[in-house]
Amino acid sequence: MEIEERSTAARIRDAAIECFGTEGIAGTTARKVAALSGVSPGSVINHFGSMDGLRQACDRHVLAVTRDRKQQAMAAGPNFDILDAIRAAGNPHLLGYLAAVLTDDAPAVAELVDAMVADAEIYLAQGVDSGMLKATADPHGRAVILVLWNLGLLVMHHHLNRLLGADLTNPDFGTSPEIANYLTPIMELYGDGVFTADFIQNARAAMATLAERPNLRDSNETRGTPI
Amino acid sequence: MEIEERSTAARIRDAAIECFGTEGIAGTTARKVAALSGVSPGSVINHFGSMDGLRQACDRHVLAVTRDRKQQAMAAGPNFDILDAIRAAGNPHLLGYLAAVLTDDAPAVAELVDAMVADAEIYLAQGVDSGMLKATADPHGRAVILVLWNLGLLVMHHHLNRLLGADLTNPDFGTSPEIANYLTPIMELYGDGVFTADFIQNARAAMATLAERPNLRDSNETRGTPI
DNA sequence: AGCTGGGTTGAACGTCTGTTCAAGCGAATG
DNA sequence: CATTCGCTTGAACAGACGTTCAACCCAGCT
Repeated sequence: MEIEERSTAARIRDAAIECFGTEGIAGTTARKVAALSGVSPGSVINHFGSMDGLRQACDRHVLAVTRDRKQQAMAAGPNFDILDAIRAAGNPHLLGYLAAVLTDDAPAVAELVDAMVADAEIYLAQGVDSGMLKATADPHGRAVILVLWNLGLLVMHHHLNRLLGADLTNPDFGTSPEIANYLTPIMELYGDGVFTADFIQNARAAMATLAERPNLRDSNETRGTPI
Repeated sequence: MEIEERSTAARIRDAAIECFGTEGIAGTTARKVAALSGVSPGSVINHFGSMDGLRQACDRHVLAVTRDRKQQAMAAGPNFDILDAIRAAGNPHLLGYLAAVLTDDAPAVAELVDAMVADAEIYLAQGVDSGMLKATADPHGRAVILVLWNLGLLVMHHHLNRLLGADLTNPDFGTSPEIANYLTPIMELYGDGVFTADFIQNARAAMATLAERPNLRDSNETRGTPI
């Protein structure tokens, strides 16, 4: 289903994206979306069949917009901000919507995340080639972790904002002064890591031991995931 | 309000934690909790006043359990797994509940996250002292990012499981073989970072320039947050 | 044995939900 | 001007929800 921009359906869809983002998925009702887009509740259902259909249309739209912007960004050279394409799309509510839907496992959301990871793998490989990034033993695993770390921060923007005073859902975040609170520790972690070389060596030895002698798994030295 | 363990109220509360985790916050109804705990819907409300009261009781319980376990873990020495205390509490549904509530900004959840960050700051400082961790210019910022990165992965465990085959909500995750898929890239990132020394130097120079000449903020070399 | 009182129940109430549908509207067409 | 047709409406529906409350049960006290 293709939605003509500037049509009533597009207005309803955009209002739904805003509503899903601000009121949450469950807090969004047909009547709220209707009021926000200036139509009747019946019209909302008439255009999208059901509230679930509306939700899926929103997912598809975010996916399409992201793909669209991503192509432009790709042509302009590697970009390391996975959210930049969405931020650049113009609609200030897309990030809020994404933060709201990223937690449940709707198919279109999974597709979007998978696409982000696939793109990140490409960008990261390019970064390695150009000497910007270190090489890795597990390019896929690294891409997954890096993408999910960043999407995770977006999902918990409430906590990030409270603790660091940085609001990722703010459309002007990229040019706000608060970005330093967020960027400084991240750049440090991305640049140097946290663990010292000594500790890493010990931990790798412990993991090798664990691999060949699994019965040691409950020993104190290997318990727990780091941090 | 203190809930005596093994009481009916405790059974209802535990059923609610399970239900909130599996069905989501909005998908949890008084009747479902009643059925799961083997009481009547009226009794659920009678014990907790309202569904919101039940939700708050769950939050308080998770906070109390975490604090309890954390003290024991603290006495046993520094522990770098922020979820370990919860995992060790025995209730296999606590992590699922946490993953469900971490996105909305309920006061008790904020308190729990703040406590985790405060603990992390202590552990990280101890790690620096013992030579396990590198020093940082911003201990608070680093603690926030590290905690939120990990909680973010928990929140998006669906995606992590699909992409890496590692389920953080599995109580036996710490001893499962799939933990390597998750631990390998994370250990690499924590150990070495991603950026090369060259790139970091350039980026720091760019940030310094940006600090003293803010009108350059939209220049291409400084656009976007990394990754 | 008789009484008391907290715990428990299940039916009932009002509200809000998604969804349906007959009626109405206005622009385009003949 | 008359007709048609697609979009829009708002009233109406059934279902699910949180919550209330009179009745009931039963352990523990007098």
